[in-house]
Amino acid sequence: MAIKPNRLEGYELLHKGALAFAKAEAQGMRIDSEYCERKKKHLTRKIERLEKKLKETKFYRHWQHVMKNPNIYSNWQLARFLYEVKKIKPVKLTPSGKGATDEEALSQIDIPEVKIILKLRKLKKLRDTYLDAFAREQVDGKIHPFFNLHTVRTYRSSSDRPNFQNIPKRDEEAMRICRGSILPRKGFQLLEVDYSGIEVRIGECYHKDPVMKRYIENPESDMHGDMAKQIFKIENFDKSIPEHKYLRNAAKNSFVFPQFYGDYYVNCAEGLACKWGHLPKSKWKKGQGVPMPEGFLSDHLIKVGIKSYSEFEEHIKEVEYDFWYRRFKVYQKWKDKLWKEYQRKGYIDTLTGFRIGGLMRKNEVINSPIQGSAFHCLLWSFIQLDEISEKEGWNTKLIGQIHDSILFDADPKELNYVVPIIERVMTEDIRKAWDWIIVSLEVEMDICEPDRPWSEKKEFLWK
DNA sequence: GGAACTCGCCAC
DNA sequence: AAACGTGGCGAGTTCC
Repeated sequence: MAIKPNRLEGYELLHKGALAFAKAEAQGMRIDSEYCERKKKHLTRKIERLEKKLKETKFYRHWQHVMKNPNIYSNWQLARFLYEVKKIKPVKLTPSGKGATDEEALSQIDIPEVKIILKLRKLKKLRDTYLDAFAREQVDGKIHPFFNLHTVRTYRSSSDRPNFQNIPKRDEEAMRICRGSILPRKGFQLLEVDYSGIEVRIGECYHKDPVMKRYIENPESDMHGDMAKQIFKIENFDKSIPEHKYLRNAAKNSFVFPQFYGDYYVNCAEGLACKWGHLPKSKWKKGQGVPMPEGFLSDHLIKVGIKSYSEFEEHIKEVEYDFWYRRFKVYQKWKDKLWKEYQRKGYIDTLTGFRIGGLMRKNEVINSPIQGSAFHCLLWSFIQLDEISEKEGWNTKLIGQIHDSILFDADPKELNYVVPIIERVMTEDIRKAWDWIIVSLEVEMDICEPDRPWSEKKEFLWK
């Protein structure tokens, strides 16, 4: 049967969504203002110490000598100084063709002062982008981040003033500093509920690839493990071995996800070998790269017949071909079909009732419906839970959302009651409302102790 | 003196 | 043939 999205439904989803988000915005989230100020002062002291240290160096005196208004935070000056004055060869260029000064480029320059600049950037980012914004935006000890539904081409959401959707998480130190300032109401606790792998699952509703369906539904299967096995040619792959687990992560982050976003083997090979494998872009010698259960990555790859970077890149080219034309060939056919359809009609329709038009590249065409509809699952659940909480008079409130997760300011006394409802709405009710969802849905929960900040969230095993 | 731009970097 | 999707925001620079 042909897909017949109901665009009135899409229209209503945004209307109801805007109202539910407005209520969360009004509710707001508590900020530990004293903590913010303390951390800001602490960061400022650290920044001043490092600036002083930098300014006492020969490196800086040279910089001062050649620049009119020397400013260590000017990337324009930094690029001129490193790449023109000191004649260092830039390892990478910006989109406009100038020598890049991002972390990846600078970390390859072996000058201690450059390391100080990188450290300073990180500290300033935390202070000026996050803590300052929280302090600036807070009203009576609460911030009220906005959640927008009208700004994103794919009909996802965005957030601003302050942006609640990009608060540090992966860097442990940055996470603790920034998320440490976000609190529940007094006596309450923060509860975060995430859809697991929602984009992959909603992707399945579009392309209906049977191999992908098995990966989604069979808990024994492991796509990232299978790809690690193939990419690094590991016969007896076992993700309980730490070195194998590391390479599985490499496969996931430098091959599988980028491939789904439309990247290609040249970039993937570089990420896998250099960034994750710590191998050089040349012929490999014994004892190079990250450790393996026996020896090092280069030892292993040489043994299985990949003796240099160029041979590895060629291998990844074959893995990519296999990935799309054998493993996920139905997915590949869908991509081609959608691209042709867009070229013919000038727009695409999504399963949640939206028409996306305008000039798009192939990767945008393929990503838009999946990204948008995956978010709409979250939006639908957000609306339902807001309605139920209102009708039943919950003290537990919805206070924010990050594309595939909802943040609750939860009443400890209500947890036993609301948690099963949250799970039911997000995984069962939604499938009754939208029968085009042909895969199972799952949620994961994290929770903080009462009165504890967001930085302390722990896995919540409620069942 | 503000708008618009580039660059870098945080999230999903 | 070409080659990573979606945002917000701060700082510096350039344009008008």
